[in-house]
Amino acid sequence: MTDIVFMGSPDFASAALEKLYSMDNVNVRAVFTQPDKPRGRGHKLVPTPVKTLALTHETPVYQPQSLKKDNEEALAVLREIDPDMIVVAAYGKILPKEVLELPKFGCINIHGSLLPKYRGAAPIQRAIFDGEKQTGITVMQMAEGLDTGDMLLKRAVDIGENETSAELFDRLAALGAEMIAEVIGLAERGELSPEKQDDSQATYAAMITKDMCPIDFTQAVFRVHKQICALSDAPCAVCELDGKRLKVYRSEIVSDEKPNAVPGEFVGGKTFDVACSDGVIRFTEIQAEGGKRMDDRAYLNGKPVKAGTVLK
RNA sequence: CGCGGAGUGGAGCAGUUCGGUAGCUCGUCGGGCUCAUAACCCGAAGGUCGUAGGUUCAAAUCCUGCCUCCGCAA
Repeated sequence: MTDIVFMGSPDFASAALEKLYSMDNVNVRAVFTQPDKPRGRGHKLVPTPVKTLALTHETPVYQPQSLKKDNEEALAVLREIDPDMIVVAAYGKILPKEVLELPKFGCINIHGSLLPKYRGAAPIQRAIFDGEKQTGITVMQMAEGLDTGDMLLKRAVDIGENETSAELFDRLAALGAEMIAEVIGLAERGELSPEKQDDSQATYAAMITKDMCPIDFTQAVFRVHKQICALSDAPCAVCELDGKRLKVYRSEIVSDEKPNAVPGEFVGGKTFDVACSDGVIRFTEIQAEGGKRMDDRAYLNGKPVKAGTVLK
């Protein structure tokens, strides 16, 4: 039986936690997650998906502001539990050296990229944004640097032509869950084989910010398309139609020949086709201000866009 | 009490200002045309207008409460 403390916050992490709960040889002793934050309309305090899941399994939940040295309480809790392994997935907080060295098997992280590429906060979105054809999951031994630890298990997946971050997140979360289970098995049998990262090949996946959201139709159609895929579901690529915000969740490239239209011009009819600098993109899932998310045909049935309208 | 938008046949919308016959683009079903179609033509079904009250001869429309959904901001 392996005693585990789990640290994570979003859905990506709860997939792994779910897996841990299903394993007979694992005992989830405690869960650490981000403090509840005011979110949504009306400043409601919302728990993380990981906390919600942990509570249904009646696991003790801890939500410290920081795990740094000044928080002796969290450290005391960990020493008391004395876990064999700490599993970390998208926790969003830095683990101090004392924590990293505490468990017998160390702190194991599930990271959404093929390390050493895309170290950092937003590896999945960045891989799509950059137009990568492949990415994956690396399960690694955590070290003090940012995603610099030794790799324990690495698997690749292909990125679909029109695949969104939300879809890739789901696939990688499931893969990560399988892989962490495998690594726990390896650790129990003493068969871990850590592999050093080649630091010279490292790249960084910076956080996604809202200034990446507006679409620039003067760009290449491929770039626009990958921007839309990368930012979906959140924060979501946006443009402006008749002075109103239009979110774009999904798209396809319908032509890579330079269109006879200015960038941003609506060239569709029953489909939402828009000209870019060197091609035409089709918005296949959109959402207007105050409206629901829907496919382009449904939107155009209710609110046809005049030919020649230019989006920004 | 953070700001704002919206609930109308299966989908998306108009109609609400200034109360008076339920409308549009689709979809569905039936028929026709075509080698063929997310094409075109003809026909049909399908709605207690979110909900509970109020005002009125008359409410989708005006007033009040409630429920639900969504955008922004955090």
